[in-house]
Amino acid sequence: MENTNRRDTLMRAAARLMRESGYPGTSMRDLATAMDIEAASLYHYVDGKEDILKEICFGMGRSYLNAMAEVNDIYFNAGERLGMAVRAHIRILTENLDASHVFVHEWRHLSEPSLAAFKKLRDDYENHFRIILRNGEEEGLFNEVDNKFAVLTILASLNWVVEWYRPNGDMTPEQIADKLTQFILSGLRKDIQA
Amino acid sequence: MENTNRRDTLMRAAARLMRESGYPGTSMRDLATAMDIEAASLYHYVDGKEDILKEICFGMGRSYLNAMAEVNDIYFNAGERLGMAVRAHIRILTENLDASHVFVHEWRHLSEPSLAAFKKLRDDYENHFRIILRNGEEEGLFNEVDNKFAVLTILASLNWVVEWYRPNGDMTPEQIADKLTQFILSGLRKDIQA
DNA sequence: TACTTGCACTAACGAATGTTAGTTAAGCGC
DNA sequence: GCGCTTAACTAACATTCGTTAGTGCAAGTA
Repeated sequence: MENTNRRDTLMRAAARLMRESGYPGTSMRDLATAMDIEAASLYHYVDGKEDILKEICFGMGRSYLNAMAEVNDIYFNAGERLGMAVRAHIRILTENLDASHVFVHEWRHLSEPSLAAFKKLRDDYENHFRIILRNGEEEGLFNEVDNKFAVLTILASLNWVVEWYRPNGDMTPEQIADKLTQFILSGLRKDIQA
Repeated sequence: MENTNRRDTLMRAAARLMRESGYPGTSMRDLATAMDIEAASLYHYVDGKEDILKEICFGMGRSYLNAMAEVNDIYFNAGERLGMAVRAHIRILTENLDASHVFVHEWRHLSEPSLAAFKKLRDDYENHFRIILRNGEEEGLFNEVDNKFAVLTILASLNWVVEWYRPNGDMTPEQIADKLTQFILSGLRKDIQA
């Protein structure tokens, strides 16, 4: 663990800085200072500034999509699949908090054609959630809702976790995932019959 | 409406640019170009770049808080108050989409002491939602939930609307507010008895 | 020993940044 | 017509930006 790849350290430092100050607000010299080297030396590891952004955004995108593929492999009913997708999302997000923040907020600074490719990747991911909701309707588990709207709202509550989660806070990622699942499935209103 | 204040036009242009490129990614020359004047001429209207950010963030903050005060003036039960708060939030957000985006995402580029003041303002606003939820529990309308967590999740779904709402899209602000309220109160799970 | 590779350096490039100083021209009340 | 205000201008400032070119040195390999 001590012999971590220096390039990885660079990427993690970049993610942290870009999370704090945004992509345009993070200079190569800031990153160099964090790595304790000169700005020019960064180019030994990366092609340029946007190269870093691309790697973070697409790397995280792949992580989220891979996790979703695993969820789909295990064939449960839609309610369980939704819960598993939420749990996987929150796990990846909390394990890569800085990079996820960049993934959620800084991708818009990508230039074409990366920008279009990234949007497609995001759409793919959202689509998996839509499919789960549709399956849930077909199975009679979920209300018939506007799927597009519902997915946006679900992902909103998931992604917003990057704004407030702190590793040493009073909720574990698992607890967060459970509460979110409960919130998404049941809402606030009291079940009178219960 | 034709004789709009030139300073207001500047603020709207700034909000639009900062929404598109972020605060650090928006230069005074970009803004000047949008206004069709020279960069130096901007200083006739504002003290500096951060002055613009402050005005947008605190201006929107006041709008949201004022609306909440009106909601609290009219004394209904917690369920109705929550619905009204959601409706007011979505109305302000969709009427000031660019500025709301800046309010939600770019405030972190404020420097002290404005930054601390802004956080306090945000906390105040969130607190109003917490109070509504607590009232709802006391009235036996809502489940007993982790209020802090619930408010974060509710505001997540409200604020995320800045990411996807388009004025000419297929949902009106009122429809969005209604669906969000329904989602927050009832969730996805089918009520078997209904 | 000689050659190569990895990882850092110094120096500098042209462009862009936020901002200031001073100026100009038009419009308006007296 | 005179003085003041408004709204723009030109020119420039010091600094920072992303990036490139070329160099040095230590470790590993032939």
